[in-house]
Amino acid sequence: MSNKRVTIYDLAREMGISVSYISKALNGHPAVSERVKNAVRKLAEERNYKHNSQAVNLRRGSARTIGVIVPQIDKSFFSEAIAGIEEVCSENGFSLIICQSHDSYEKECEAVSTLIHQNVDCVIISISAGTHSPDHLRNLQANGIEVIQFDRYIDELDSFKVISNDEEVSGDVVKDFIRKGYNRIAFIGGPEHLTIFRLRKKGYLKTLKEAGLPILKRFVFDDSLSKEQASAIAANLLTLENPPDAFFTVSDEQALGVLQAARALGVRVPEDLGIVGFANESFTGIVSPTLSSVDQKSKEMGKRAANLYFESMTVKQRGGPVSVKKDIIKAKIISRESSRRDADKPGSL
Amino acid sequence: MSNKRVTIYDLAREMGISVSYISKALNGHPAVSERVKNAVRKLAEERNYKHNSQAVNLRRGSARTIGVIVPQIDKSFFSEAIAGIEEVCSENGFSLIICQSHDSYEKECEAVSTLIHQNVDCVIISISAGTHSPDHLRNLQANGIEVIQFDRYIDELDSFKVISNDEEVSGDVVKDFIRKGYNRIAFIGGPEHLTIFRLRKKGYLKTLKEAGLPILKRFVFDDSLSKEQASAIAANLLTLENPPDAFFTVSDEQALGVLQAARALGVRVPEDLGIVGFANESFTGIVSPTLSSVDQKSKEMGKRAANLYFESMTVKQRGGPVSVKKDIIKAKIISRESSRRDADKPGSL
DNA sequence: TTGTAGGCGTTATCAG
DNA sequence: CTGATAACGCCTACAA
Repeated sequence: MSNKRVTIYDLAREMGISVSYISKALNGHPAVSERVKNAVRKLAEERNYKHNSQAVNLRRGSARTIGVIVPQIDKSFFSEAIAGIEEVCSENGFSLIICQSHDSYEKECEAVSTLIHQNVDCVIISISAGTHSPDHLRNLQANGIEVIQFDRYIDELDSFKVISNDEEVSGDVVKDFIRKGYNRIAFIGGPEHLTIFRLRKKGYLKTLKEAGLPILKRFVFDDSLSKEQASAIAANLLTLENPPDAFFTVSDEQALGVLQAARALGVRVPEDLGIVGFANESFTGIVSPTLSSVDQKSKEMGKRAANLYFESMTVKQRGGPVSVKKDIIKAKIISRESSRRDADKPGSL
Repeated sequence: MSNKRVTIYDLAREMGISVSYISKALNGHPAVSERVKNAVRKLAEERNYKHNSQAVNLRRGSARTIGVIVPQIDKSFFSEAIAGIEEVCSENGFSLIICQSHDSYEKECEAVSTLIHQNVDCVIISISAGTHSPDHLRNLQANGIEVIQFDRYIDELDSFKVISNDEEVSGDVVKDFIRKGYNRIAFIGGPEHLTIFRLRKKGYLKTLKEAGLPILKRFVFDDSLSKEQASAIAANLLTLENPPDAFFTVSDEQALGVLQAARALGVRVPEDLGIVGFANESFTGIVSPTLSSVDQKSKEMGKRAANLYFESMTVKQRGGPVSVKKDIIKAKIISRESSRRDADKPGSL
């Protein structure tokens, strides 16, 4: 039953040649004749030989593996990013270890530990909402592991970063609202210690100011990432005497929360209330009304992040200097029903 | 910069004691005095020592790891199941390697190969739609790796199985439809080579028959798992002279496809058309109308699957016989708006 | 209580 | 072409 694993020793014994020769044959070493190679491969196949990655990696000193840490894998933004990373990795013969932080700092640290133990060569991470300090990431770097941040990042950490033009596109959202006649625009943000949420808020505030619209403090909320929080905030604001006529949220979950609150109160979307979220999650296209959102090109972000690693490897091997930098991927507003007021044409901006 | 990894040799050299003693201290071996243990641990912490899992696993002959293969991680059914597996694994000090088959047989085989190479102790799998034969899974078993199937399984493979009472609950769905006055019930199924889809269809057919309702061949479709296929089928049937008044689908994606087709044709749901899907995906609760679905208790399925492994390990260690068996978890209809016709009370069945 | 030696499976190096 | 040997980092008999 529980057959012992077949090793190259077994093959060597059976063929009456040495282990090292078997190894070379299996790896296509040029110093081995085709005849022997074929014979060895045939036997390996027959005996169902599988190399032991543990041993290979130990020997090589690298696992040829990239670790990925994201808050949740069941959000399409992240699963698409992972798909992008996976694609580039497999092209380069690397594997992936996927970890979830569930937006908890402790879980994120655990994941970091696991990945160090697993001897990964690189960690691609989107920071959890509960993470305030980058020390655990410095720990990775101290172990010679390349760190690449995407989307949610900590600016002060010296690492590659793949991000959206958050401030700019947030401004675009506000401008789009204004153009459509919305002018009492509320904002529901995320934790301020993460740069992207600061930038999205900055873009919102700046654009309101430039447009000469008043900034109402009671319309601006931070650190309310959950659907429930957003829903509560919306329910609250919508029952004010002078309620907002639009919500810009930094995530689609929040946008959904706002939509549900509006529904519950009988507020019509988009006629009485415009809503735009962030990330272009797959559910935004199937709720009714469909939700407008900022598409961050998640898959491309993932691909870019992984490529950054392989490119920097090549440069390093050549001894060239690696300039740490931010890679900005332009996001784009996907205009759907929830912000389609007035003469706005169907389709995107 | 790229500091070499710290090993127990480094610690040993620095403290002037032997490697094996360091190892014992780090692992809390009883033969080491508390004083030494503390000193070693302190230094390990200071020097940022991290054990190398590759080496440990190679030595131990097991990676203490479970591999998981599912079609897609961004479906809540699977991500919840994974959450359940993760929970049980971490309780037992095991790690997880997650692979996606994207419903392709080739990708599934690749994943199997990777997991063998990684020396996993067990593979928990939900079979891809493209998989017709269990030979690759036999390969796992031949390498001494326990195989546990859940949800989508191949019956002929001798392994643990954690599954729903598919036939029974499918019958319940049909009965529920009938009770509410729907009696021209169409069925959109999956590939017949996967047992669960056969069983769901069987439950549907059997119950129709028992209820004395005619079985209309043009209302029954196999192997149409995608949203698009389901949508096309629904659009087709709904424009017949005598269209169906209900759809039972074996997935929620299909149910969504039907809903969208109905919307496009102006068919009212649930008044003119009832819809019930399968898996209780998270989006079923946020579309309008909300979609009724069969809740398979995905997280519990995951936990049960993982527990099965650890329990069988314990039994095997005691030398006891392991009786291979199916573990059935009762699914439950979650009745939402899409099937709420007549005097049906809100809430579940 | 402490240390020595061997081996987990693989591959690179060097010698025939 | 072919093979012996050391080493990757760690742990465990066994010895002292």
